[in-house]
Amino acid sequence: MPELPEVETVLRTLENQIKDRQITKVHVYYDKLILGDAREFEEKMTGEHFREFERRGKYLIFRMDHVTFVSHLRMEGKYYLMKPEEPLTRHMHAVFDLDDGRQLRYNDTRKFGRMKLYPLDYDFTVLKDLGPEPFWPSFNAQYMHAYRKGRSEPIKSMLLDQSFAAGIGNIYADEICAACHIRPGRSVKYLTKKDDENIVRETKRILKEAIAAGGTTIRTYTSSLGVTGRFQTECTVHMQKICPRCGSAIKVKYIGGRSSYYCPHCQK
DNA sequence: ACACTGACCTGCGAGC
DNA sequence: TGCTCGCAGGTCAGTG
Repeated sequence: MPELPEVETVLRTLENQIKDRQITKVHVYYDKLILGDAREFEEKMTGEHFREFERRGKYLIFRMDHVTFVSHLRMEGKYYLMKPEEPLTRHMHAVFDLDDGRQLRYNDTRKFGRMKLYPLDYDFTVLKDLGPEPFWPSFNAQYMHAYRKGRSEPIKSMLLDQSFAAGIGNIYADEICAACHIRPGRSVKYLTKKDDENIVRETKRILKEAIAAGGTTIRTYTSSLGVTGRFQTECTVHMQKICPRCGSAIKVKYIGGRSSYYCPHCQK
């Protein structure tokens, strides 16, 4: 489910809730959730405190005492803080007992999410398969121009490519294309320098507004901990029927393996 | 190197 | 009502 703004919201919520809490016990119920050995994960995480909270793209990064704990929610991963006596449901795949008596529970209907331990000093700023954060100054029109050189894929695919920019997902990719009046299927070959500037600017703006609003609520997205994304940023095209700008019917097309929404009148 | 496909999982709604 | 199909805000391995 979550894209950059939702992951950021989850991270900040967790920071408020569990910073400096100690894990007294860990139980992983679905071993494939852990990249690496699940028993070793349980062992290494026991006794650790949640010290620092970072995000890189859609990855949640927790600096513990001796390890770095990285969690990716993929499509439906969620964290809940619950009392131990509350029933464990079938999609809760990991439970962390905390020293204040609460439990941090990881819930994931589709079991796509993954967790992994890294060394404490592991640097996530430079990762070869992860591009710049959209808010970094290095994510600019010049960078985009250079990145798309020699490529011909649809702009939608490039926006979803995490090595182009870290954190953009299907919803925001559609919204960025709409804000720039570009059809998601347009080849990056036919973009102009002005398009580069617009896309970079709108990407930063849209993501920033979504974070300020606390993440998108499409369908039933409630971020972790019952923090119902207080967010009412209406999408202009994604999952919409009518273009709010011109009233035309929104079209849906499969691009880059994902449903893509656009206004055939406003986007060329 | 690039572009595209299928696989990983489960649940839900549409259509028959 | 009950079944099957297609689809879901992500990423990775495999293919040509």
